[in-house]
Amino acid sequence: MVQRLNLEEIGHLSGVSRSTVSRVVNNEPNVSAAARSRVEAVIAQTGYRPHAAARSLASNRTGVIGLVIPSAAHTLFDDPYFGRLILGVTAATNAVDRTLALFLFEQESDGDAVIDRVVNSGMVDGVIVTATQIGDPVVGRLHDADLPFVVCGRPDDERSQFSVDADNVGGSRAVAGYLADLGYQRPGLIAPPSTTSAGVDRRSGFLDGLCELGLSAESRITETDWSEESGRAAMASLLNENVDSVFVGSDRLAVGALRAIHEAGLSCPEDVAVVSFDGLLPAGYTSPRLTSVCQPVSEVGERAVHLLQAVIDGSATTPEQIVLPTTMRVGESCGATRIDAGRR
Amino acid sequence: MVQRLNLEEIGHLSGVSRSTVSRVVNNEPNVSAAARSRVEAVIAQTGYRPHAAARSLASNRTGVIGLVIPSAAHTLFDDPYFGRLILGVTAATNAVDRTLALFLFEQESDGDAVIDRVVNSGMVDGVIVTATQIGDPVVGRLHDADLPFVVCGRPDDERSQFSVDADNVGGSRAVAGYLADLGYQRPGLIAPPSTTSAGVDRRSGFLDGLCELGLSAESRITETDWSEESGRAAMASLLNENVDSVFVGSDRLAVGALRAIHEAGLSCPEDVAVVSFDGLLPAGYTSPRLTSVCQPVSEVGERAVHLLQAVIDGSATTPEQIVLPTTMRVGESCGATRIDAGRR
DNA sequence: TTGAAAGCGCTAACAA
DNA sequence: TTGTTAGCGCTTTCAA
Repeated sequence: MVQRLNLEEIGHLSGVSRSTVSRVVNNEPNVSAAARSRVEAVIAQTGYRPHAAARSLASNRTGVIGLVIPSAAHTLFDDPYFGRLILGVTAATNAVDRTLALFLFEQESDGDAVIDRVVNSGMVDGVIVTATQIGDPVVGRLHDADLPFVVCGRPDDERSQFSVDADNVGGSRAVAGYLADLGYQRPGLIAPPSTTSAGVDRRSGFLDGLCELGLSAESRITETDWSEESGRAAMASLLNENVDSVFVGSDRLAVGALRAIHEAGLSCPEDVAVVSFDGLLPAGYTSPRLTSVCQPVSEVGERAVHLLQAVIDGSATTPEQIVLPTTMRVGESCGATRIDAGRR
Repeated sequence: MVQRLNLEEIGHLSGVSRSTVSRVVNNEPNVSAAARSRVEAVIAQTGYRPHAAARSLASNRTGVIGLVIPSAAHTLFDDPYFGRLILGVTAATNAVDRTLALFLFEQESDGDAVIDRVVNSGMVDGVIVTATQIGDPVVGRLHDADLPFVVCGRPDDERSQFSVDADNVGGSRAVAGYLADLGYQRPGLIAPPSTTSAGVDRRSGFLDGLCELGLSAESRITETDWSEESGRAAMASLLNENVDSVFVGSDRLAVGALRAIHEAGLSCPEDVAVVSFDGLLPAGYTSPRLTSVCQPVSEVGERAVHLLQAVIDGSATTPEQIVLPTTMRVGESCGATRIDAGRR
């Protein structure tokens, strides 16, 4: 290894004390321009970098942000959601020169050990946790540990938790209006699990929207898990209910739903219109292309990092819920040739 | 926060010195059974955890393993490969109670800053780097930094680098034999980028295999990037060359290739047989289901962690290339009803 | 088998 | 504006 230098030695090389070098490194004021530039020159020459462990031992800050994804590892990369989230989070951590520690686990038991490591070793300054399950015990443990954290999703307790989420309710409500405008009379709903806040919000947003318009989905509601196969099965059963349109609560579910329509010898949108939630599939991935409520997943990740950073350095003190707007992207699956696709 | 205790205090509570507690925590011998059990009891009661930063400052080990994925962030989660790799790596790091730091970047410029952080801050004990591009400068920088690292993929320099990879050559050679056995005469090849070791190996394995059998792909070779759209375009052009079968160098490319066959009004496998490489798509994802060379991606990740750990603690000293066998999984896309699908 | 003590590289008072 | 100094919590000699 190239010889590690330390503050003392940099100080020596630039004719100042260790403290002054520390001040320069940390961009503190109260350093003369002359000293600063000499030190900076030496640092540039030597490629000096502060030792992370020493720094965090002394300052009690690590520069590391944790991303905790519980109980989702298996489904993790079948659904594009988590990948995008990670992308957003890494973009933001890179931008602020922080390091990302990734904590994934499937088993509840693994989770305990991992959370132990996260919480009690002082390894991270704070964590972002994806709360897929309502009432996830992991969130509770973070809360008890008094470690700064931000929830991605709708928080269980709005009075005590910081969070960033897409507007699942609003985006789904918009779908109701949209289908109504297109003249559909027998809308159906394929709803993601009501054990998740996204599932609950997408369902309630859509149903409330229908209700406000004097419509309803009545018996045309099926709840599923997140898999494509579930989407297929759900659509197959809805077809028996004579739906003319269906709001499908996620892209993956919609891929399955389209398949079911196909397999029934029907076609989309002629026989059944489909609108999905997510908007994460590559264009042209399905045929017909999906009309979707697009959620800004990587932006959720970025905002979560910034919010967490604010919590860590104390500039955010009162719990805050950030809800990011969704966009409607119109494909052919809904039976509209064209419509204003602006932000809702 | 629940009051952080330190070694001294644990020692006090159990009536021994800080040193003895340290020995217990680190599972060192030379501690009397009595002392050990008293200390362990106190630790269990208090939920004591060593402070990570202090520990690494003193011992020069961090317990953190880095996973570096360069220049791939944009494509990252469109291709299931990286997700699976991350899954394997996290499973293994969890199992050995290590923490994973994830370094993703797109821009070469970002990369420099990130690698700087990885290399010079003493934040990680070692890193796993996915070497997609042959001659990636990131690998060079790791090498120069004298930081323990393991390459996922075929290393540029076998004499100096540890690596774990799937048997791209062997798996692809097997495809040649397989197609020949099924009686195909005009095989084509859709080859991933020859700027990547996987691209090079899959191409050469397949072509060598054909050659050994007295066959060739002649002008029926198209090189692509990794996108579905490229696969579609490549297949469209190969159809003009009157191929009767095509080895497609990745699942995603194959999805595009199947679409091209469809769009040309032809069918698979009747008009053109397809065999792909990867085997990462969910069953039933394509129709017909793909016959694929399956690579054990998450196992690659796990092995990489174990190998890296060996490098870090000095038990692995001479560079070692681990090549994991692939498996052939037979679907309908190759025109075989059934064949022995055992390990090659 | 145990304890005392030095020191890892840094930050953060405090004094100058 | 600068330097001095005292730790941060741990590991690791060394001596007992």
